[in-house]
Amino acid sequence: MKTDIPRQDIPPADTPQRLLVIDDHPLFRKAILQLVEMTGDFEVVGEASSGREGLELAQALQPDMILLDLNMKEMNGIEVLKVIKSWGLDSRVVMLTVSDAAADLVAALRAGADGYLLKEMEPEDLFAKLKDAAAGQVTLTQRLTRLLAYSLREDSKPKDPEQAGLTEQECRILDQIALGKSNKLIARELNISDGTVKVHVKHLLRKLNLRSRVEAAVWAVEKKR
Amino acid sequence: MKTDIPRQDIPPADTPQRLLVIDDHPLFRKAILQLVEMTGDFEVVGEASSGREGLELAQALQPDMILLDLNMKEMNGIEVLKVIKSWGLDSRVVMLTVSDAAADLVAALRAGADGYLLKEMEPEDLFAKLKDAAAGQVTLTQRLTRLLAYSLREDSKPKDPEQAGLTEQECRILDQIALGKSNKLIARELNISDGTVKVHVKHLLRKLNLRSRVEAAVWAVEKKR
DNA sequence: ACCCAGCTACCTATTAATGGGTATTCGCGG
DNA sequence: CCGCGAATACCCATTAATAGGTAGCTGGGT
Repeated sequence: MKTDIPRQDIPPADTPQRLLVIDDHPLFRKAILQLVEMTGDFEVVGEASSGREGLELAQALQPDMILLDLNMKEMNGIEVLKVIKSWGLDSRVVMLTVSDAAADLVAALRAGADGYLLKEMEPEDLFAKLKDAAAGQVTLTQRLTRLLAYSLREDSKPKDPEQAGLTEQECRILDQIALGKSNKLIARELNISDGTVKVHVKHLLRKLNLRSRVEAAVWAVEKKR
Repeated sequence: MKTDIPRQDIPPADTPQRLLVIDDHPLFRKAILQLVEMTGDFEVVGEASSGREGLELAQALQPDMILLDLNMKEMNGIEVLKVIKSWGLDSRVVMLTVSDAAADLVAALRAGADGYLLKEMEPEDLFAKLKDAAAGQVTLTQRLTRLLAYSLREDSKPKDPEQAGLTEQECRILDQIALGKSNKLIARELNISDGTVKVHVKHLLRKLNLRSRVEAAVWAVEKKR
């Protein structure tokens, strides 16, 4: 995990911030462009309509700041963020999205986002936050901060099976789910009724903070590397 | 993964094997009956002339072995086999068919068939194979075994998305499944209706030879290492 | 002796997922 | 121009899965 402290070494910018906008909605890019270039604080040096294109431009332009849409077809914003951060540029990346899902927020911050703003924000607020980000601060709205705190407190991301307090049987059933099996097949495998399997699945989903057996399967498969 | 060894725990039957014959050809049923009841090894406890009737009898009689014709009107033998296997009976099911198509053989074995024999076999061979099956062995003829090996080499287990002929959209949806998402979430993500997502899921499951989104998720996650 | 956690099984209700079908639109190649 | 595959969006029916409840039974601690 990255342990960077917030960058406060960046002065309030006497030269305009060179900005790259990555979003698959042309209209939104235009709106940002107009909003942001009103004052002399920002200069949009590039626009990309996809993650792939965005990555190319980011590398070519080395902008001071990147506005990145989370929800894009083909390539997820988080993936783009990870790639950019893996390059070690010192572009600041601000996620700009419609999603206020705690999971998305947490994922973005874990991946190294320097800000996470919602498209539904008032333009003035949005612009103010962008300037904060330009000044090197990590920017979140009040509401998102609350969401984040809650999410961290509730422990959003699953822990290890034992760490999560899974019982032996629940572990066995999780293993079976990670093999792609249905409740009926698991029941047969473990010599219990499928009703009982359902109970265990319900319990382990709750313990692991997951919402479906598919999530459980994905998590279990990825966990075991 | 289950590591069952072939059932050899079933003794060569001191009592006759209770047999159910499901085939829509009356003549063939009669032939089987005569062939099989000559010795004391088998007792035909039921005959069915359709899949539906076969299912009823299978449930009612819980026979030791079921001879199942693959090519039947109305209800395909594979379907019948799947239903029977989904019940978790421990009846052994031997497919008995004229089809030596690799696809049928593979489908039958994937669906849990305990044997796959051809009607064109010599009666003595057929009878011998049935006794093998009764003893808990999975029975295939030499030729079918070769066919199977070839078939497995050629396809059977899922290939790469492109290799399997997945379309772009199907690939995107598979990716989403591999993130643990539901059809509704995927629909929102890709800006299509959830009905459409279902169609794509159905198609990609078929193309990849998988039986549920959970299997698809597991496979996709493991594939990408 | 009692309580509690875990496992088992069943109940009801609702939603998600699967599998089949039809149909429309679009672009591509014969 | 026609056919075809892909994508879209519905229809239908059935099964699987989720979510809540009750409840018996067991084995270990207190």
